[in-house]
Formats: sequence, C-alpha cells, structure tokens
Amino acid sequence: MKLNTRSRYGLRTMVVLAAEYDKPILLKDIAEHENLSMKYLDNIIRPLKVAGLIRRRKGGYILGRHPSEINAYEIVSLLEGMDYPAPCAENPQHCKHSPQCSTQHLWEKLRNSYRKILEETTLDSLRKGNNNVNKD
Amino acid sequence: MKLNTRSRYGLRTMVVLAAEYDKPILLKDIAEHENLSMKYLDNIIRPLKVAGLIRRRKGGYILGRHPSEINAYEIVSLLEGMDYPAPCAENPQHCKHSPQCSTQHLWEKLRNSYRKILEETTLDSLRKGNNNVNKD
DNA sequence: CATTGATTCTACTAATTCAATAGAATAAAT
DNA sequence: ATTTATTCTATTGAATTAGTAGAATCAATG
Repeated sequence: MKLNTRSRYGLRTMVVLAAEYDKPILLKDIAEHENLSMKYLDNIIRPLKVAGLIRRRKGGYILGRHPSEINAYEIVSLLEGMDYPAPCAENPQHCKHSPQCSTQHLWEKLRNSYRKILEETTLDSLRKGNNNVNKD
Repeated sequence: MKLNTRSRYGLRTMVVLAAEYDKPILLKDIAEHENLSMKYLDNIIRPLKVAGLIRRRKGGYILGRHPSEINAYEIVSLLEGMDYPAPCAENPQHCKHSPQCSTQHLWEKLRNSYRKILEETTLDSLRKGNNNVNKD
C-alpha cells in the first residue's frame, strides 16, 4: 500500500504553499526546503499546475484555492499511478476469474476508506497538525 | 495503493482452501483453478506455509486454523513488500525532513484504517461474501 | 531591450521492484 | 521402485518509479 515518492513530495510541497497562502513562493525555494532537485520538483508539480491546484503569480507559485478547499485526495490521485488496490477494483470487467470474485468487495472497502481519509484531509488541517512548518 | 499480485493471488488461494476446510487440496488443483503456474504458486504460498497459515496433509494442503480464525491482514502482510504508505510511517527515524513532518499523521491514519479493514476480514467472511466459490 | 535567473518542456536513463520461470533435489503415495 | 507433486535456490524478464539532460521560453529588473 505504499504511496510513491511523487505523491509524498507533492503533498508536502502543497503544504509549504499553504503555509503562506497568497504569498508567491519560488520553486527554487521549495526545492531547497524539501531537498530535491528543481528538475524533479518540476515534474512533480506539473500535473498539479495543469489541474489548477497551483498557479503562477509574480514569478512564484500560489495555491489555486484556499487551503481549506484543497484536499489530499486531489493531490495524490494526480500523482499516484494506480490508486486502486487491484485492477479489478478499478474496472470489474478486468477480472478474469469470475463476475464477482471473493475478494473484490474487500478491494472496494479498502479503496473507499483510503479515498475518504484523503478527502477529509485538507491542506489546512495538514498545516495545523504540523508543529514545525514555521521553523524557517 | 495498489496491492501486488502475490497478495491478491495469495488471498484467493486461501479462500479456495477455506471453501473446503479440512479437505486436503493439491497445489496443482489450485494452480489450475486460479490460472497460474505451479512454479509461481509455489513462491506465493511458501511464506504462508512458513508462517503456519497452511500445512501439508495427505499430499495436499489444508488451512492451519479455522477460516474464521484467519484474517486477510495476516496473509497480505506476509506477501506485500511494504505495507506502510511511506517509509517514515514504518520507521519515524527514517524521516529526514523533520522530527514530525506535516504528513506523517496522515500516513498513520491511512495505515491504521487499511490494517483494520484487513484484520476484520476473515477467510470465512470472504467466502460467504462470494457467490460462486462452489461453482466447480 | 538586454541580461539574468528561474521555469518549462520533451526526452531519456538509471534504479528498483515485481512477476514469473528454470532446473535440480526431495518427498510421498501407490 | 516408480511416478507424480512439491520444494528450493537462483535467475531472468518486465514494468514501474525515481531522477536527470539540455534546449527553449518566460518574466522581472536595470
């Protein structure tokens, strides 16, 4: 059930932007803050930009919406390859075993809870739960 | 959040064994039933055997315990490489970013719910939820 | 406007993980 | 004793993920 590093960095990046909502932040500064190369950060944030979750302003970036209006699921689902436990949970037709195999219901349950938790988590709540976002 | 195919086949295999508890079933038959090679099945079930979840009898295999006493988490955790959303959720020391980064709590929540759902799911409940395990 | 520094884009490459098989050795049942 | 299924150690092949290269573009500032 591991999430890929893109999701993890992507989420953290969004929290950085949420920390100072409306103040444009340079990618360069985020890269430095998160210890990753500009190149890598670039390809992490591109989907976020295309989806409008972030946008450019004054040479830097700001969130596309208020931190309380952006949830973790939006971010993770853009960055994660497959966000279903099994191919047949995404597309039931895919299941070669049977019209409704014994485990399919379980995959749906896992998927729903995963999605619900991420949806309930806003950037705002992440930021507040954090005890050192303002360290610098 | 995709589970690997080993987990998925492993779980299905266990359901097959649960379907006729106490009646030894040949690996060969399971392999055929699930459409996988003996070789591959072999390396899927080995950890299950080592852990005592299944055992040999009369040339075939039976469950090590009653189907109501074996849950999906036991199986999946043996077959899945990493069952935490992020390395730092498994080992907080691993986190280079900060003693307690903003997302760590979220990983824990995901992990707990994932684990809880799997633990609550017994082979028995999987078998009952299934509407065609007795098709052959 | 020219220069500078940051960002964007299209490709690639490297690394890791995952899926599946090979083949010889062993065991179990007739 | 032979046959058939299983076990083991080790590989190979495939796919996915992580991360980089380098040229093109943009946007601010002097």
